[in-house]
Amino acid sequence: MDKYNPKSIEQKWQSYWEENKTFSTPTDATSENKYYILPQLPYPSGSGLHVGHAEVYTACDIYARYQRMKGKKVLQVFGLDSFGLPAENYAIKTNVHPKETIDQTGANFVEQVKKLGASVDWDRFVRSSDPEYYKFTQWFFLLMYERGLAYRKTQAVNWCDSCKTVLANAQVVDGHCERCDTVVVQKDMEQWYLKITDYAEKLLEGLDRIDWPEETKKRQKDWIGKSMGASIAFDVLDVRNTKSTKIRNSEIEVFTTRPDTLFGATYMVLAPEGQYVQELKENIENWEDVESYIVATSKKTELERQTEKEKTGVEVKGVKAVNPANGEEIPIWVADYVIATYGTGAIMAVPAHDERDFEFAKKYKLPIKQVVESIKYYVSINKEEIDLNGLFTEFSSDDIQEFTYNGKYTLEAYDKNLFIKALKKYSRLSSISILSGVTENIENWYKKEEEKEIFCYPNFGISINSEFLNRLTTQEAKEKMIDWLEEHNVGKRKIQYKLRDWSVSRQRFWGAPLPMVVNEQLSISKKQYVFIHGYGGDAQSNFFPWMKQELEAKGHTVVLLDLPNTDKPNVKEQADFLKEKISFNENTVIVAHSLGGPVAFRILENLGAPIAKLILADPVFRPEFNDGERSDVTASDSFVFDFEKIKANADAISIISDAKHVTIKKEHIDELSSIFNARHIEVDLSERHLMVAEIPALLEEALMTGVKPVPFSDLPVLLPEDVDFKPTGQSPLTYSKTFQEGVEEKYGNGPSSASTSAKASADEKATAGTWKREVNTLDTFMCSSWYFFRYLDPHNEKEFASPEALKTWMPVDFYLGGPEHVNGHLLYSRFFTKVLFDAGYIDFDEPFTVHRHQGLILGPDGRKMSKRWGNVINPSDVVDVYGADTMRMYEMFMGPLEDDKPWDDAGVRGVRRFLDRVWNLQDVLVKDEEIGNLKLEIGDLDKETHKVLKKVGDDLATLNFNTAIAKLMELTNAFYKVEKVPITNYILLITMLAPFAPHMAEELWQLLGHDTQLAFAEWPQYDESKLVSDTMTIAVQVNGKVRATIDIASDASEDDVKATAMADENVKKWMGGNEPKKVIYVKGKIVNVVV
RNA sequence: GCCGCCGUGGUGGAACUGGUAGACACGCACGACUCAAAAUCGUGUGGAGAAAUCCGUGUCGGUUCGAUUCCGACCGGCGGCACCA
Repeated sequence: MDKYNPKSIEQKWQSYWEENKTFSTPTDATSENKYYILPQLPYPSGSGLHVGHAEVYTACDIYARYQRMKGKKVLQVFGLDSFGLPAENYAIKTNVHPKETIDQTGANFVEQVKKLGASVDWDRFVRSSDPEYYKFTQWFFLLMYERGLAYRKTQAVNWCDSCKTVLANAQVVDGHCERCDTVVVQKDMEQWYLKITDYAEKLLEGLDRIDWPEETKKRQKDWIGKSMGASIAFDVLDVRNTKSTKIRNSEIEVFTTRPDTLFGATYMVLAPEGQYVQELKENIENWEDVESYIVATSKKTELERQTEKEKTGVEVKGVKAVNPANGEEIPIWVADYVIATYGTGAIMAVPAHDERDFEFAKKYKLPIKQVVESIKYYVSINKEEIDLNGLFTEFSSDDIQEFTYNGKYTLEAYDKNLFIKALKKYSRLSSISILSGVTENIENWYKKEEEKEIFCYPNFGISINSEFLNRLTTQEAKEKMIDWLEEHNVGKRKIQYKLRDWSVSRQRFWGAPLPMVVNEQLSISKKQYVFIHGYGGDAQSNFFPWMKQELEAKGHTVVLLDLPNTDKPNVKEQADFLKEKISFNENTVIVAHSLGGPVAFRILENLGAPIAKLILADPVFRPEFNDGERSDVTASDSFVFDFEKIKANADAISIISDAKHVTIKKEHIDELSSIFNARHIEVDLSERHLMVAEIPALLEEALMTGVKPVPFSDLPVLLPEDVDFKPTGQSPLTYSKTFQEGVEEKYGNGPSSASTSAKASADEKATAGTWKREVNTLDTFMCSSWYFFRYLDPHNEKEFASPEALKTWMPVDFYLGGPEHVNGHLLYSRFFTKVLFDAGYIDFDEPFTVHRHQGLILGPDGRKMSKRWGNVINPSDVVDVYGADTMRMYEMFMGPLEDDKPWDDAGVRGVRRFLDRVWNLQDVLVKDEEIGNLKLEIGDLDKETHKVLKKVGDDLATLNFNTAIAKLMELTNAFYKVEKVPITNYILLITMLAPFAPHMAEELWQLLGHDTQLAFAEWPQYDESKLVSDTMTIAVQVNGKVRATIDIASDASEDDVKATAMADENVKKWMGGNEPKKVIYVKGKIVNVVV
């Protein structure tokens, strides 16, 4: 027998696997027998694979190999997240093109993964920086855009001045850039966003249906940050003169989770950067003070605002707010403890019941009014079950009080320990549940009560000084107040989320180009908005007056006319009417509602030049239609349109179908009649979304002009080669000479320079009116949000993946990745999946059924591995010295997969020693027929083998690799205790070893004469009959302390066991001649004698 | 500050739904082999004690025949969020 030589064995099998494509994905997989194992997508860093990567690929591979042996059709693939900053930063330093860098580091990465013996289907390898891949990253962006989930907006963004790029909230760590640690500043910039906030509720709800670590789910929940409460409108008064007057159209809306405390709202605070301060500017007496405060605040970095604890603010003089509950006039302040981006950027301050408000009120001597009284502990109980004699003499009535609440006899106390003491002493009930940490769940309280337990309900409040809310619990008061607000039209129930929209544009080179063309001139120029109302409507109906006001406030012109014959509409007549009155030009945006849709189409059918945009709001496209109240109204028109002309005459066409969602379907506009079945959208007719006055999504859509998507047929928008990487804050693509070539011919000329607004600079004028490619690139998180779909069908040029592949393989059965991605990648992937689901591409809406995190592997010194500490372990070095099988097994043996654990070189040697021992057992193998008089020992070995087989199988299924390996070591040790080892047992050992140490196991398998692949051998079934033994060992306790163990027949009766136990000398001794009071027997485990 | 997780030998870690705490491995000690060392193999190894035995799962208390496991308070470590109204 040769010595165990991992190097040659591993090389041999790795080439064999590669040449024979051993692990190519089975073609006979079905949605029932498939198993999709997904290791996280790595960025191929220049320093190569680190031990953490190795942990992920090894764990996934072990699991994949195990599932294969269990008969599953396994999909295990590898790819690279190859777009991103490091390669670009390296390019800036060395002028090596990122593509070259990635080719090299990526190849190195793949090489290293192969050396670990990963059983991956390499034909499905993908890189996110390849055009074939990012074509679909761009497609996903277009999908988002089509569905009204992508928009462009100028707002303050997180800016890293070192990376010269915008960062998503998830990329900001402690106010610093995640990558380079520079302090993040806020900067106003025009950026593209994805409306992930629209999916807040769905993202929250789906968490209940997936098997993920609880804390991960919780972190996502917290990040989404759902709060339920109310929005409340406060009137604003101008009090500069002695007679206060209500400022017209000026209400301040606040969000609160505690509407029950409205009576305690004694002042109001506005965020310095919020909208309200600017709106009130005219009425503010001390504008100079206020303004200087605003300026001072804006100069602070995010970090400063976080660290400064002391609250500051300035009173806004000349205006007062009116508390709608009691009509009190309360002062208005500006303070930076209120943030502009959450809620409405304004709060009602209730200093008595909010710590921050309290602190602020104390500092500025503002009134504090208590409106909630805290009741510490309540118990509601049947009076008969408690013997009250003595209760009120032993405890003072200040400590414990009795009263009737909701018809129940109730005790109330402010001190919990005292309360429990009293309950115990005077209660006749044996069990007392004290529920803690639960607040305001009064239903629960009642429920428990019915179960006749004494139930203690801690810590809830009762409203006081609040008129109609008095004596109500907080929960009840909240409800009642919301009802009251809605009744009086001053507020309504509202759900607020912390989650913000995801900014996806980056001013960097090495990413997928954003597949849009933009016309900056058109986007900033003032527009002429033409509103077209529907059947039976007029200029005052629906959302029109509101939207007119909003648009005019922004300096646009709005044309809003009453159409002729609105009760007996003739589409052509109305279209001609409008064409005669209005000059439609490249700055026109048409917003058409209902039957206005066909009217707009008739207008567009013959125009000389295209308009900027057409927005169809819940359009109707058939002669006879039903609006829910009046039926079978006939609009006289053929409803046959020249769609080609219409499309040519509008640079963008959007359809908004309900109050929230905009669908942009210029490409598919001719499907309109079938899509909508020519009726109003099938919303619940009691809730006609588009009839409401305010539709923020519609306004947003109307304001977004000068952008249009690159059609799918033109994808991919290729990243140009001729760029300068120098970070200037401008996108590097700006400097490419080739990037904009042919764009104008393809996507058209915009408005002529005649319509150029006065604001445009000379530079802008020079390029005014042209459509250009968007020069920003997409956040790399967009690439990694869908890669698990691409693996299913990586060479498909038409679709991101075929429906058949999706149906067969998704969702992912097991996903392993780091906890650092919880509120980034993992959330985004779920978002993408849900959008695909809503768009009808897939029939599931959660991508990863089971998800786990690997723990961090620390350096031998217990610190995080880092060049700085010089404690970095390179997995390739370990593989070179000890072999991949040792590396794999050691990493799995270190501890639980999800725990952080330090590296230990001696531990690696221990694992190698184990493998050597397994290998060396070849010398003592004996064929079954030669066992002879070794029988007895072999019998025990056989039992041991099957016990281990069961345990290892269980552990593999539950990912407890460390204990599985421990068992394999135990079995090997057992083999060393006997003279000869039967081949059958040895084969079972190496079969169990196959997922962990595949090279060695495969080699031994072959050496033992097999001509099949162990990798595809069936996972052996343990022999149930060998698990039972004739005798069992029972521990015997006397008064809870182990005094003896007895061996007894496994089928002994309880009485036999007890008798034998008590007959034991030592047990007798400890019983001291006393009669047992009680003898407890737990079957097969323990006897406890109580004396 | 709020929320979550965790605390077991010299070390990494075992212990199923409360049932013989410390599996397995490292380290250490002793022994075998060797001229010697390494490697390998064997024995021992939670602490105290000569032993019987006692004490031991962060600390204190509780529930239980019995607690690493359940409950309460506290201490310590790690992670998340951070003026989110």
